[in-house]
Amino acid sequence: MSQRTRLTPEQRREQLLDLGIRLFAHHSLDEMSIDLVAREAGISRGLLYHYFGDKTAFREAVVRRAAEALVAQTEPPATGEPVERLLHSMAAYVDFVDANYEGYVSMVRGAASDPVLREIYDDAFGALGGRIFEAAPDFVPDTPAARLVVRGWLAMSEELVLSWKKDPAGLSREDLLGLLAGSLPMLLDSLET
Amino acid sequence: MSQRTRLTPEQRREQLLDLGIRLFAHHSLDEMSIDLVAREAGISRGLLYHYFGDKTAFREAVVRRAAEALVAQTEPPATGEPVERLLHSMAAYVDFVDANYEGYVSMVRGAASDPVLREIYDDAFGALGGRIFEAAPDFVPDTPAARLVVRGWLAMSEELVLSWKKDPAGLSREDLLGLLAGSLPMLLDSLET
DNA sequence: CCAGTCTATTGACAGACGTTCAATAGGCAA
DNA sequence: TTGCCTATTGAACGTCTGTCAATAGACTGG
Repeated sequence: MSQRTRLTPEQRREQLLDLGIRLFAHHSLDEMSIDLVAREAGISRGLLYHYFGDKTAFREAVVRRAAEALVAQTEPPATGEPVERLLHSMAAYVDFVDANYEGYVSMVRGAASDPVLREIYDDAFGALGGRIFEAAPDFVPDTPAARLVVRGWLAMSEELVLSWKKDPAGLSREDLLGLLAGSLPMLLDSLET
Repeated sequence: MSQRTRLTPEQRREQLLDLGIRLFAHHSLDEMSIDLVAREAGISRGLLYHYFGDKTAFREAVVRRAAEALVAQTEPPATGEPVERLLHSMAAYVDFVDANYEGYVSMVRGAASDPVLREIYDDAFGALGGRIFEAAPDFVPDTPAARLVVRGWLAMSEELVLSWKKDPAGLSREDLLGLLAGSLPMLLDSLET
């Protein structure tokens, strides 16, 4: 049972992080105990501590990797109309959640409990929101109030996509995208009055 | 140290639930261990198990009580214009979060992790959303799509209020309320097109 | 082919927390 | 005061996190 396999630190780290991401699909963060991960990876508990320090650090590394994947995959195209680029980015977001539903839910749920995970999650969404201001500096004034509204809009978008995934409520993917992309300008407009 | 005080089951239950609510203000759900609650209440761990079965059941009881308080305090007035009543209810919500900020955050964060807590939280927000349809049956058609939008709007409202509480971003309480109450009709309108 | 060295990896151990249950003691009735 | 009912306790067990000295793969120079 204890057939030792010796890998380079890089390989081992990769293996464990990949495993963590995969376990996200079927286990919540709380269920992802050191015991489970070690057993699943075929290594001793001690090795996980050797590489990541403690349980929360391992979680952080896994969540950070998932968050980076989200940000990377929702990168809007470099050219095009602002509205068009926003629509593209939102479509990528919807597809990301659609493809990684269970894992995404685990990330969101887990991020809520731990402050450090929360920060990683916030940074990721901050990056998503920040693009809005970079992409359309003429239309969207970069004020604290606008930042606040974008934050709220992102929270709504997440809730809508997750709820839509569970029950589409008669809305097509395009309906949903139109709703998401259309609501942001409306919200920002209502701020000016 | 172990001066036993014998209470009636009702008194003891009340005491422990009240304590749980109070501990919410300074401890996350994870930090609220059986040990901590028992120590704080001046009782043995066993007694908590006697009354609530296990840790999750105690959490559920505390969160349920907090959720009930939220629903009760945001009850809209029975009479008045629909928009007026919505505004009243939202004002009560903002004030509730404002007054119980730490506890509210603990509830939201905790609800994310545990499925049962999630359900309690969802039911509470379902009740909040349900009022929208009861209050204005003429304006708001009760369709699955509209329910979905209200859900998203509630998520945005929560995020906006919590973020606003941390940093008002130059918005007054009235600005915020206007933004919240104004955005719902806009969102529902954009659904019809 | 063979030491010798480096370090990836392990297993045993301590502490914290959740949970169970038989024993204990507070208060009411007779 | 006596005796019963039951609210309450504390010890005991299992699981999980975290620590650390001991172990064993794999590469090096001879």
